[in-house]
Formats: sequence, structure tokens, C-alpha cells
Amino acid sequence: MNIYSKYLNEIKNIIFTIAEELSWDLKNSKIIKKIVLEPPKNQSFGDLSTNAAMVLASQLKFNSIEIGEILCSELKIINDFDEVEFVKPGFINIKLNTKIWHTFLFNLVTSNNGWIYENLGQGKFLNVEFVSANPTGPLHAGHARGAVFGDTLASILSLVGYKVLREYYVNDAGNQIEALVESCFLRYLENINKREYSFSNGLYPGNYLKKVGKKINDLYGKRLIDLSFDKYFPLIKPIVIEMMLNDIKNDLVKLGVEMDVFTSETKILESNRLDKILKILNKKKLLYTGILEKPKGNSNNDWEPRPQLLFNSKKFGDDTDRALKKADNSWTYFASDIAYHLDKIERTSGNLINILGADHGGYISRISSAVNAITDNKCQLINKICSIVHLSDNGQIIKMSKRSGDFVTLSEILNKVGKDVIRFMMLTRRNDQTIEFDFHKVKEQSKDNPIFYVNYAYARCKSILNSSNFKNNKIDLDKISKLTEKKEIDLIKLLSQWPRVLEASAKYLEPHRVCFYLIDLASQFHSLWNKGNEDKNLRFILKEDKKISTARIALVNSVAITIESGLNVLSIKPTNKM
RNA sequence: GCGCUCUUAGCUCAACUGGAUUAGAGUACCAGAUUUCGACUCUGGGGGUUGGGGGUUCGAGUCCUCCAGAGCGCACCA
Repeated sequence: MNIYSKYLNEIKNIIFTIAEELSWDLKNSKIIKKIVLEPPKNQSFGDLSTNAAMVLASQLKFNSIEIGEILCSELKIINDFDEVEFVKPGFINIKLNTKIWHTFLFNLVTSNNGWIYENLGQGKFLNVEFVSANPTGPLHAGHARGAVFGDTLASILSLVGYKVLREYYVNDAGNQIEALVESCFLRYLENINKREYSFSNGLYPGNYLKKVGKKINDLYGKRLIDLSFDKYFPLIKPIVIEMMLNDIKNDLVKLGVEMDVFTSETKILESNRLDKILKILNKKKLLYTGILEKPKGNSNNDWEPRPQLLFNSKKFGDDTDRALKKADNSWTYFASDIAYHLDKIERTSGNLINILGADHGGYISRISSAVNAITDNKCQLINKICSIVHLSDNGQIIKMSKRSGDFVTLSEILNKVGKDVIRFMMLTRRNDQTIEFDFHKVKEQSKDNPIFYVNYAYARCKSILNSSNFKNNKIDLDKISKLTEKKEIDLIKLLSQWPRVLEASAKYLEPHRVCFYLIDLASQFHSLWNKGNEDKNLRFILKEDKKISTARIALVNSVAITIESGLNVLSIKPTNKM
């Protein structure tokens, strides 16, 4: 179904045949991998373009013109190629016979399975960890971006043959959780005594904890009032975590994100994983007790030298060694995180992908170092950073302040604009660019709002299909070959690029490509539609010419199929009517 | 002070991971078409030293280096 990979394989086979005849040394398969076949930037160059001559020339130390001419003469024999041309720096441009595009469309429309993608993953395991927000508050806009990015990426990777596990790491241990529990206890007291308590620095003053306080009151009555922190902590911590996590899970479900696994940090700490990593690292002589240097700059006034258990992460490219134990001999977060990564590796025996927020960029080198150390570089950890989201309403910037507990929650955004808008908008930028998310704009029924624009194209397709009694079994290649308008053929060519787009999204872990493609496809379809206004003979349905109508409707149908496939990747269901 | 990530048209962003005489879209602006199979849809126009300098090579927005600006992070928190 992927025209580009089909012909790339043919070209490679031809190269191997020539290589045998002329005894070229192509044992270095990396060189063959560098050969690509893609649609040229400039349409006038043809349909396909390959860099084969240049790649081979550099490997064989030959003149690229010489190789290009040899290749060209062989490629010209292929029937499907109308024109094969060798041009300046070393490209070979190919024009396909129009019947190839007709056949392509015919196959697409008549196959029951829709699009099929290349099996890049070959069933390999891939663990995608994302969101992993601390259960100390509700999810907000930034989390939404990571959630959509990770979830969509996971879908894309599944489509190309990876076995993907969607995972959320719950940081349900440590100081922040103690602060959370203490905050909830204050809300509990507040609920009983009907008076306000002051939240000291480090506690969570957000109103969202009021219901937790009430719940504790409902369960325990006044029995906890006089208990010390140590006594009430184990009693109410499970309640607090469960409630916070439930809210998070609900928001995720509403956003269309279904995690496969929630892993608890507490459980990791209780397991033997930490001892295990200690043993592993010790065996590799990567542990020592030492004193870290004071970081330069004036941000830390209370710095004092402390001997701590350190991991030699510098050896793996980190800027400094990192502490595994705190001064009081308890584990650092980093230590438990290494243990967690070991846990993931042991469970899936595959590679890991972490989706992180922009504020965690500084963490990457140390955790990657650790993964490389414990697996002897056998497992790869890929980190993708999602940059921040700026919220605004009709141009007015909405400020977020987490400290005061005053920020726009994901739940609010979901209520305001719905899941589909969020999912699409969060992927209309590369992951490393900031996103401007304007509540007003994303609800507009116009081109300003890409999800509307794409869905509108789909609705138009459906409208045509409805008014035409379209049936697949009326189609044959003869009718399809009536499609001769340049815009029609161009649209088929654009359709043919869909699997390439999806596969590239998978290869480079860039889900935004799907959105950009869908916008492009919608645009070309709208354009073709309007051609029918200028010239009535170009309308999709012509009562006096059933053959061409059938062919054009087949084209419309395949546009619909493709938009649906694309939106499906984003977990968005297009609506037939708007 | 150090590290990471960014900087592309007035604005918001792409650019198939090093490819093509002319770096593409949208928006805004100007000029038009259409009102239907479906309604803010389409066509055309001007707008650029890809933050700046240097380097690597057949070829650089993309890689290296220096400089400037923005964001994030900087023992023991998570």
C-alpha cells in the first residue's frame, strides 16, 4: 500500500543486481539504508526521487554521474516509470505512469482493511511512560499536553508493529506526599471546626483538598483530632492518594487516555529493587561515598558539605555525580527512580520512552546515565520533552500560579472545549515548541480552528457519499481511469503519502506530523470542491456521467477513509454532520 | 556562574532528520470567486540575509564552534 517503500525495494533490488555484475562492495548495509525514495519538494521534478547515486558514489568512491547513468538505464526498463531522469547534484527523478495512481486508488477503496502500515516494530516491546504527575493536585494544561503526546505516540507506535505499554508512575512517597497528607489533615480539621487554618510554606492550600478533608471526617468522625502526624499519616495517606489518583484517572479517561499500568513508587521502595541496583552498580564499581561540590552561583545559601552515597554518572556523560542517599541515609528520589526504571526494563525487556515536562529537562542526563549503567547500554531510554502551554482567552493571557493553588485545571478545559479540541490542538506544534492555546479560537467554526477545518472536510465527504448511493462494488479500474484532472491526481498522490507520514511519525517520535498532514489533506480537498464552483463539469456528482461520478466519489470516499484513519490515530471520532 | 531546550515572513508555525534554479503554510493586509453535493470555503498578490559571525562538504534552517536573546533546571525536594 505504501508506493514509496514498494518502489524503493525494487530500486534496491536493481542496485544489488548491478552490484553483483560490476562487483561493487555493498557489504556495509548502513549505506543501503541511507538510500531513500521520496516525493521531491518541487512537484515539477516528478513523483519519486532517489539519492541512490550520491549515496553509492560516496561509498564506492566513484563519480555520482557515472553511477547515476548506470542506474537510470536500468530503471528505465521498469514499466511503471514513464520518465527517469538524472539531474545535477545526483538525484534520479521518476515520473510514474498515471495508471499507477489509478490502481493505487482502486486498491485503497476496495480493500476492506483500509490503510495498512509497515511493520517497523516487529513486535518489539516499548514502554511509554507519560503524565506521571504527582498525585498532589489535579492535572492542568501542561499535563494535558504530555498526556496527549504520549498517548498518541503510543497509538502510532502500536500501528507500526510495536507492543506498547502505556505507563504512569505514581510518586506516592516522600516529602511532598507528607505535605499533602498534612494539608488534607488541616482540611479535615477545618471541616470539623468550621474555621480556617493557615497553610504554612510547602503545604498545599488548593481548595481541591476540601473534599478529601470531608471524606476523612466522614470515615473517622472526630477520632483523629488529637493524633500526631506520625499516628494519622498511615491512616489517611491511602485515602488521600486514592482520591487524588481517582481524579487524575477520571480526567485522563475523559481526555481519551487509557493507561495500561500505574506503578506505585511506594511499592518500588518496598520491593528489593533498590538493593538490586545497589548490587549492580557496586559490581560495576560505580558507587562511592563522597561530598558533592557546591553548585556555583548564589542560589544555595544553606549549603553544607555532606558525605553521601554517590553514583558515578559523570562516567556516562552527566555533568556531575549524583546522590543515591540523603544525609539521613534514606534513599533519594533518584535512587528509587533508577529502581523503577530497572523494574520497567525487567517487566518488558524492551526499550523505554519517557515523556517529560519542560521543567524536567535537567533530569534527563542523570536517568539516562543510570539506565545505560545498569543495562550496559543494552536498553535505550529515549526522553522526549513537551514544552509548555500558554493559555489565553481571546488574546488575554491566563496566568498560572501553582503555589497559590490557582491554576486552570484540565478538567475545566475539558468542560469548556471538549476532548477532541484539546487532543488536536496539543499536537499542532512540535513537542519542543511552546503552544498558545486560546479558548476562544479553538471553538471558532473557521479555518482558525484546525480541528473544525479537518472535520468539515470529512463532513463534506460524507455528505457527498450520502447523496450518491455510493457502493464499492460498482467500482472498477476502467471507471477510475476517468480521473484525469490534475487536481484529482494530485489528491491521490497526497493520499498515497499518508502511510509515509504515519511511519515517519513513528520513526522520529513526532505525532504532530499527523495533524499537519490532516490539515494539508483537508485543504486540498476543499480546494478540489471549490473547483466545482468554477466549472460545473468538475463537480463530484454529474448526473449525466455515471462513470466519472463513480470514480470521483471513490476518490471522495478514500479522502474520508484517510481523514478517519488520521483522526483515529489521535483518538478523535469525526462527526458526519456539523 | 553551569547545564539543557529554543530563536525561520508583521504574528503563529512547517520543512520528510544533510538535498535540488525559488525555504513552505496559515493568519493579518490587498484584490477577486462561490452561496452549492454543506453553511467562515476557494483563487491570486506583496511580504525572508532562517537571531549574528565563523567552520565542516558536492550541498547547511538542519551538523560543529563562538556571540546575542528567551524559557527551564541547578547538593539533600519530587
